[in-house]
Amino acid sequence: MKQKPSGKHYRYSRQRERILEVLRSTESHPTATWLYDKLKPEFPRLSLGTVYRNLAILIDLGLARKIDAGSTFDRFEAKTEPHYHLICRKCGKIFDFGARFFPEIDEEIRRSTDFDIEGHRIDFFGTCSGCNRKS
Amino acid sequence: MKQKPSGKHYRYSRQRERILEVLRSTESHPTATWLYDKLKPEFPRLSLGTVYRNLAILIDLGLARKIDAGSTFDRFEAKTEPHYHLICRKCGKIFDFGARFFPEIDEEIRRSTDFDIEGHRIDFFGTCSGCNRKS
DNA sequence: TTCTTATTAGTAATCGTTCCGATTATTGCA
DNA sequence: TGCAATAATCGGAACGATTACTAATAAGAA
Repeated sequence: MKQKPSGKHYRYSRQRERILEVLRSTESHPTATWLYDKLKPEFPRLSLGTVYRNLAILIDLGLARKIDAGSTFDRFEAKTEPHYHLICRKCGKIFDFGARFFPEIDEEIRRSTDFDIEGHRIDFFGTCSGCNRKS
Repeated sequence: MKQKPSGKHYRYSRQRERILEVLRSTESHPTATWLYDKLKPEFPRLSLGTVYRNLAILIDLGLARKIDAGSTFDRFEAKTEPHYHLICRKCGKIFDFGARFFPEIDEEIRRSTDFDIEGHRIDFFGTCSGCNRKS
């Protein structure tokens, strides 16, 4: 497992390795509880605190990210390439969109503010194809 | 006070009127507690639940919006014109940016997905001028 | 004014997340 | 390979923001 960003060194842990693997294996942008449920059969004594602590470590290592999509709970993803999110207003599902990225809008904003812009995030809102089919 | 969006009708309340006025009078994207503290002297028996309930009503009426900026708590704003947010990574302050808006990116995304896009939100991350001056 | 019912105040409950102390596991070194 | 140091885990308690509930109050229609 790669070590870096904060400079901090972490010991290996089987739980953390598996949390990252499971997070990488899904497109569902899961919650901590979902990961916990998924791994509980494999680690019968797993604790929710362990999941949260390791997600924080993975984020610190630059291997995961926290997503806030207007819910009361946090969701996570292990996809680190730049991409946007499509958020369905009906079912709440989040879909990745990586086909296009607009670095030029940072430049556009820089011109009219003294705010030192490092990057941006875009969320698109609407209805997913699954929900559209139903109605 | 305007009544509409959900079709639901609401009675007048002095607390709600003042919550909206205070929310409109600030650029700070405040929390429910901040509004509560601000109005407590005026309504000594004000309850935090009242603030939350009225914010929900104002959102339903289309007069306010909830912002999620990665914090553990919700922040609110009464500015309804389309605009983006500049979020300072050092102090956490949120600044409005309304000078430019990019409706064309919705169109751009529509071309490559069957997701039915209604709109988008952009948050820019970086360092505000105040924090920059300090370092 | 009177009656109906939405809104409030006050407080308890909920829920996601974080923190803490005791135990277990990893890693550097003899 | 075994030992010591200490990071990570487990389990549960604590925390903090938000929501829910009930009795009292107040808007507003008749």
